[in-house]
Amino acid sequence: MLLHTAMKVATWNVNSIRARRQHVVDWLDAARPDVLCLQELKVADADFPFEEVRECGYEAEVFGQKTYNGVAIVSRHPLSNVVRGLDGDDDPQARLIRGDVEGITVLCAYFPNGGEVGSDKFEYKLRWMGRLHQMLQALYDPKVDQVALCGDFNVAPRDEDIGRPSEWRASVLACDPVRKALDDVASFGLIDVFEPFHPDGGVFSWWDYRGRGFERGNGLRIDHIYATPMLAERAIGATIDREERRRKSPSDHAPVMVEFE
DNA sequence: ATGTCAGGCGTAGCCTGA
Repeated sequence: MLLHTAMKVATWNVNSIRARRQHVVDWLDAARPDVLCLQELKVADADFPFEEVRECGYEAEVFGQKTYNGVAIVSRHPLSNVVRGLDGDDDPQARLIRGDVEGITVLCAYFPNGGEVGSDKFEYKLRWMGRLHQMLQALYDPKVDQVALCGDFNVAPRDEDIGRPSEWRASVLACDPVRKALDDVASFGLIDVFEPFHPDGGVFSWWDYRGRGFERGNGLRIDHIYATPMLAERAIGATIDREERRRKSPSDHAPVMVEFE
């Protein structure tokens, strides 16, 4: 598979597409990504704003769920081989959708949050990440395939990805078992595409609504674009649009975007 | 422990999840 043209790939947890429909439309018009992965739609497929997205020049493939979860891939180019869910999965939670676009396999993932360390939700998070790793190994060859894993990973890989590490280091977003689980997923053959462009950190994608996290600089980088080596080598820039977090009624997450040449 | 959001239920305000 060959990548023929420059591509902007973005990911954004919108925390309800109903509440953020205009934000998404405005951002698509302004940022013009080739592909946008969305998480936490919180709507069934039928309630996704297909028409508004089409008017921006995009098509959408949706794996929705009422109230919780829900993911979509929005693209300016045709999507093919679209698959919903983890392979062999009877999990009712809509957390993964994948498809091929312009020679890249894009996986849009909403990793479980994990609740509290040690809880059932935490164990589910670790198991889910293990199943994702198994699926990647079963389906792709990182030496050959150009795969981009994009989404809300609910993991801050390094202390540099946390505004106030002492407040978060023991949490489900940054504790050792979760970082190890992310290392395991990446060991399939995926590279954090964003990190080399911002090696010193201090660049965040999520700020808790509680406690005025954004105003206090208490953010975390938990939304990511990881890629297989051949694709990662083509990256020429990576940004987080924190202005989106400043808007009226924002999502608690800002869009993350990588440009590939 | 929790100063904020969003959705569900159901039509006020509490509950869950993040």
